[in-house]
Amino acid sequence: MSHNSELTGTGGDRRAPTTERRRRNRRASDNRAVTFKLPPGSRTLNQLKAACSQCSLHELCVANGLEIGDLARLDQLTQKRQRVLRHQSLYKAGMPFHAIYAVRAGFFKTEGTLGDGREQISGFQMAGELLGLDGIGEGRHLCNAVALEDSEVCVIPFAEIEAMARAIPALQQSLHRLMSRSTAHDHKLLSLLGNGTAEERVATFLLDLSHRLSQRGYAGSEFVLRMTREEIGQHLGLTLETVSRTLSRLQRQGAIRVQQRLVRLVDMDALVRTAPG
Amino acid sequence: MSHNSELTGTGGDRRAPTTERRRRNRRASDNRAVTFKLPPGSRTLNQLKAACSQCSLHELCVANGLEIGDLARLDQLTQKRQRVLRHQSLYKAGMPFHAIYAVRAGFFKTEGTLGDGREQISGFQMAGELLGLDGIGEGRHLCNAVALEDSEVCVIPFAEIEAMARAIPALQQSLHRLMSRSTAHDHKLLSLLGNGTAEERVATFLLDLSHRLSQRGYAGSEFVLRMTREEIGQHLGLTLETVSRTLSRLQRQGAIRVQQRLVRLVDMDALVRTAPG
DNA sequence: CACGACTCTTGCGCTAGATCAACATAAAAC
DNA sequence: GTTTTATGTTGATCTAGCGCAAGAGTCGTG
Repeated sequence: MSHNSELTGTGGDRRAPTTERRRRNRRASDNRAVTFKLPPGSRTLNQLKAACSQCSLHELCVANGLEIGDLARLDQLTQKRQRVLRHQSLYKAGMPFHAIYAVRAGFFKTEGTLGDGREQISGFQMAGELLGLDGIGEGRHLCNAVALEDSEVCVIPFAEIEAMARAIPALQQSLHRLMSRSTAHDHKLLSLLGNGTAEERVATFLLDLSHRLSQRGYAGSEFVLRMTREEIGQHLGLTLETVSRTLSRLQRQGAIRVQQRLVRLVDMDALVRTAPG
Repeated sequence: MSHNSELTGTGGDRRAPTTERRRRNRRASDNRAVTFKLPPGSRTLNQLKAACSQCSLHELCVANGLEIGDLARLDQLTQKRQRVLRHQSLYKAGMPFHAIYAVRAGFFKTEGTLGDGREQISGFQMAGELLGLDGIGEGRHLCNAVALEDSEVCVIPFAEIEAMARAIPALQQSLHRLMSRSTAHDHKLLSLLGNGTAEERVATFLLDLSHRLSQRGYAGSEFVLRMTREEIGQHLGLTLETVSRTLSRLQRQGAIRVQQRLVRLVDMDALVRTAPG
């Protein structure tokens, strides 16, 4: 079993991408994701019905802690799914905010642009994590959410989940907990960028990924990075060269084993000792 | 009129601190803030009654956008005030989370400690801003909130404001907006720490302070820093020496005028040009 | 299979900021 | 007032990480 979250076995819709599709992926413009319209009775539609109550992620998701009856109500909200192909944007900075998104499968990055070329990746989101919370405040998205691999999200219209949260205290609390945790995570990252050496940043990053993968039932000690060295750098405030050098150094020290995107955490304790906090 | 938010003229409770009190301020332990018990009918008690509906900050606070009737209900929640003297903690990392706090007067920093000596200041909070949101997720506070000057907060029991948010959609939305904005602010800071030079960081910091002070009706072009160079450094991921040098450099460039804690933004445009984004 | 486009690694010199240190200033304590 | 302690400035040196460049994999594509 692999940690791979590729959307295999999700039904007849899956097929080798056409040449034309691939080309569109490549282009920076015209990469807005499309909501799939599905014929009733199709195999995929049936899958859509596998909503929160059936979702294997629901312990990690907004649905966390809800009772059966409430789950059923939430299901009605989260029927809508959206596929986002690799390198496509789920949303972009400036677009009006209507919904938040729960990653069902795949992997995203959320990147903010800094006017000039420089970009900061505020985070990577994997299955069970929320996207789009930063759009609530201004009513429009403030960053781009880009899929790092073919992915699928639940579309959760924000006004509606707010309404439901008013009726279901457990949902309200779950929502607040998720928002707060995301803040806490940001603060840890802030601390890392403010104080940490390259080695500490990379070690912490690997441990964080490992931890989140474990929570989701994947191997925490061996996984494939879904992002490039450059993206890791944009996240950690380092250049891609420094990321590469640091990974090599950690390998030389015997803490990890790297081979391109594949990472094995050999000496977890050494990593933990390297990471601050 | 000065930007100074010192609690002058807030009633009979105000007096020169005794020697003993000062000593207690100094000690790192035993600096937990105390809720003042006030005799009924006292001048200060009357002031307590000036809740959200009367508060000059209510446009900036959780009360933002509420109708008269709802404001009255919110008032009942926010009766409780808490004084926090300079260098005291409103809460500390690890303490159980029960309430969020709205700064009524004064100035706070929220600092996370990194095990070893290193500390990161995730933000500075001024009147009208919220404190404690990061505690929701785990049910305990994750950082220390320390007053940089004698301050006062509204204590807002979180369970109760959640309950009220369920009844009052406008309050719910206001709360969500505030949480989201705080996330957005964190992401901007992240980007700054990840990509910015010392000059960009300091310039952005000054502009941010200026902007927030203006919103509150204070002069945005001349103000007194409530924090030390070291604290600015801990916030921006710089050493205190670099902060000092950078301020001097910005002064030499004619962008600002610094004299200890007093800062005047002379050439706003130059500052904006210096700041990224 | 071979081509081209990414992606990653590694070496080398450079620079922004850290570190160390000395001193200045200001406010608090006595 | 004087002393003490906290805070801020500036200089001199050092270094972690940056920027540039060259080369090696790796993968998608025809």
